[in-house]
Amino acid sequence: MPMPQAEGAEPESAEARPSPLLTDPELPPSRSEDALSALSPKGLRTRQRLIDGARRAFEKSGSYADTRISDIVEETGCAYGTFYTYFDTKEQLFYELAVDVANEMYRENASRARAYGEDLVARIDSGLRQFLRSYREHAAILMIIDQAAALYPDFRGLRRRIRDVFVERNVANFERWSEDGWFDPAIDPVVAAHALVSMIDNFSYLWFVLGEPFEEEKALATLTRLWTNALAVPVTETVAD
Amino acid sequence: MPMPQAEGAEPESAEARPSPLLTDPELPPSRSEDALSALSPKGLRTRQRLIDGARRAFEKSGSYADTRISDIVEETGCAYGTFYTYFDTKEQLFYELAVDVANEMYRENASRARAYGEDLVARIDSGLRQFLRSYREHAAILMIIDQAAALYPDFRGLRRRIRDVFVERNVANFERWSEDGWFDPAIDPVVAAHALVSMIDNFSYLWFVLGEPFEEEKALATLTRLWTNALAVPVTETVAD
Amino acid sequence: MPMPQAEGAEPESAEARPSPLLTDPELPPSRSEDALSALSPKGLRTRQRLIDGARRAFEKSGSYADTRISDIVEETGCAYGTFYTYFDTKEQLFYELAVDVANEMYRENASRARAYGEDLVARIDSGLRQFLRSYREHAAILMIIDQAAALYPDFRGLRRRIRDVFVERNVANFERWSEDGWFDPAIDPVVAAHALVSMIDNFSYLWFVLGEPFEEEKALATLTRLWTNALAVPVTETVAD
Amino acid sequence: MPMPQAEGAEPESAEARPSPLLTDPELPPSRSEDALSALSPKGLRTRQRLIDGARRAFEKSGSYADTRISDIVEETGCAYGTFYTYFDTKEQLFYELAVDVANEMYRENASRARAYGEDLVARIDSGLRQFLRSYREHAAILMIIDQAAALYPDFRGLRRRIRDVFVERNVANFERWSEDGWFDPAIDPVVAAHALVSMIDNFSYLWFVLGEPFEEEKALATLTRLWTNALAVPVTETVAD
DNA sequence: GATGAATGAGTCTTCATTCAT
DNA sequence: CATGAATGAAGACTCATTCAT
Repeated sequence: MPMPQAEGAEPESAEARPSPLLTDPELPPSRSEDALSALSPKGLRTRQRLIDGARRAFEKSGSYADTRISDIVEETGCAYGTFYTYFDTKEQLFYELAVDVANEMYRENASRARAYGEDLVARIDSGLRQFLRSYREHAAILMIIDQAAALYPDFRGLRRRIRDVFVERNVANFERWSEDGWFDPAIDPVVAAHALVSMIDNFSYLWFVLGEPFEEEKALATLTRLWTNALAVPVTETVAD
Repeated sequence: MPMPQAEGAEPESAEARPSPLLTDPELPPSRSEDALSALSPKGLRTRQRLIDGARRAFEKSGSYADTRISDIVEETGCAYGTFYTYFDTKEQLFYELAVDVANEMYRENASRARAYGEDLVARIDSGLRQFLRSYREHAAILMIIDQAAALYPDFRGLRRRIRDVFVERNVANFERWSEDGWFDPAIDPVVAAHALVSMIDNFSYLWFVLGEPFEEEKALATLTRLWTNALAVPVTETVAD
Repeated sequence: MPMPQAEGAEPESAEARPSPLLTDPELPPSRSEDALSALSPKGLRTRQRLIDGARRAFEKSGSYADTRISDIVEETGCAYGTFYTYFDTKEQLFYELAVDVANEMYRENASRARAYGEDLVARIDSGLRQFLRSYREHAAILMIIDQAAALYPDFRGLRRRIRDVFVERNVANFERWSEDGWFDPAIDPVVAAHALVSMIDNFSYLWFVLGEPFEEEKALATLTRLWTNALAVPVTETVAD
Repeated sequence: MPMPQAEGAEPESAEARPSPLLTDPELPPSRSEDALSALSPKGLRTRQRLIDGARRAFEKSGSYADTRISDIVEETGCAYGTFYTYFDTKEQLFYELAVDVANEMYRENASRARAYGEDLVARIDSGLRQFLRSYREHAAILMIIDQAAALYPDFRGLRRRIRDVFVERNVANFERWSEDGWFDPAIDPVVAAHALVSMIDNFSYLWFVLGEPFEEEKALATLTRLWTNALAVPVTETVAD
């Protein structure tokens, strides 16, 4: 599952360049760009309606296996056969949907302009806040991506790559800090990035999927504190990017 | 998924008293003790063979949904109908299996003799080591418990209760430290316990299920450091229980 | 089971108005007209082929319980899944088949042109003849309707309603005769109608299903005589409708 | 289904001689007398307990097919295997039960002493009353015998033989009356006996199984009247056996 | 004799996918 | 392109009957 970055140093806007997730050459069942551009505008629209209908259908049922093609076409309002005009299998459709969701989370967590002058703690706090908001929004689909990851090896790659977007940002930051001598030398930046992403990711799962009740502000404050403590971030310091 | 405790002050051995997981009266689909004791010794043995066979079958297929009753009975070496002599559904059998696994992890992480005089960091380190060992051992089934939790709301309760065993130990420790004034007052003990359990739990998932490669000692050292940093544990101090 | 009427004064032809059996709003498991009209012509054709195939399959096996879905689709010449495109259960299909048969018998026994000027005895005789012919024709299915009625309370209502079509005609006649003073006052018209319908119905069962051998003309003559005697019909009288 | 006799001239008590139903050499799956007498007293008792338990189980479920061996042994309070110590198949057990019920009805309708001096109408009335009482008592099992008759040809023979007991008594009476010149020569005694038995049999079915509501005294009076009218019994006459 | 665990053939039912119109 | 009827492989579940103890 996707993950927060302590600092989202993203000079280019996410919209400006094609998302790395969708176009990754490793992703196997996704339609090639060629095949997509061969579709008429109407065809493209129908295709998108199917993806949107599928998202609603998956969210309703809460289960990859229990969402039938018939649920999807019913939700979309098109005929049974239309599904197979645009997708070869349920897996393929879900893959595209998952990539869409991954990109949405990516954008939600990356594209906002940072207020310069914020101190590191404030940024970490705002990054966590955004990630949790994002997770809550997409919890239903994220859960299903996890199901699919368990079911199909293909989805495990996607699952890891979704995480990695968030992990890598943190790794980049940690390494920069490391070079600057701010970073606890007993901590490996890559392991730490993974572990902290795990913390927030799984905490969100607990909160938004399993339904463990938490008080929002108390949870946020504690998570921020754990994160900054863990990294031994110099709390009083203000950083300019 | 289950989780490490920073300090497992368990005066009674876990073996001495029945695990609280199995006997929780809230667990819904589990056979009542009465129904179990109505079975003959041979019946009990066959029943256990089915649970064991199911575990192997689930581990082989790696998927809750894709493990068929026929796989289970084949692995067990009994007839199709025998399954239905002891269980009504795959869910019911799996529930018992999950409870078994939870109890095993509980014991593995509770029963080890503590070296008195160890300092806190050493204990946290050893707790994490044990948990990761335990997780690796049971990774295949833990993954499937997660799938089942995603699929069936009934299993979400079990999933949370498995975690809670580990969470509660940490909460108890944190609150004790808190009273003793060692604990960062900006950290809520319950949220922190959940968050740190999430960190290790999900990191284990990443490592042992998704297969992200980590170097063992580097990972362990970093996790311990993150954990102790996060809680602002007074590193140099040595604690006598 | 359906039954003869001593006198079927039916001014409108049975074909002119829809049979009351099919459209009875009380009939529970029957497809609503809406659902039917939602089907394409091809769909309706397949649906009817299934009903017809089911009739042959039921007639062959002679047993409701022993006629498998697979027998029905084999007889119909379609795939297993096609059955479930149109019906949820064997009961639902059978219900429609039973209603069809009931309507056929209704028509066979209602639509024949009455010879005006025939005397009452001749009419009773011709009514019985027609009913027995009809019963013999449908004996196999009628037997299975009885089985289904024994098996499922839902079918008992249908069973009674099929009878009632015949019973009610007789009740109407009996009450008219009663008003005219021709009728034995010791006889209750409703009980009598039911009893005489029972006589012919069950006699037909004995003859055509259980295979008790009877000589046709002797049986007919006796049944007519029993019927007219029972009601103390004034034999010599001629009635004009 | 069994049937009333207008007059039960049975000089010997039914208990005095073995019932003709049980010992009929045509009945195929019934245990031979030898096999029965080879059983110990305890064995015989267990066997009878199974038959009684089966009767309760069949009456509860109301269906031959839906009454499982497990229901029968549960109702009986014995082990699964015990059933097969005494019976080869469910069919065989039910056959014995059916024969038992048939004999009970036979006795209930035959063994009562007739009040001499009663007139014919009073006797017919009392015969019908007794039959309806009897049918009501055994309605549940009679219905299931019908189901079995539809399912297994073996049971059709039994079904007809049960009827025949009642039919034959009537035939005997009718022929006697015929010889005495009291009988309508247009009526065939055999057909008439079958038809009237059908009338009462099926009327009982309608009343007690399908649940058509009738007022007891009105129904009785009408049935008696139909029966006597049908045969043109000389109402005022008093007969001495 | 009694017991009840074990057996597995027989059916029902679902649903992803194909294909004729 | 769109349609939706047809397909049939896959899997769950039942229950009469057998058999070792």
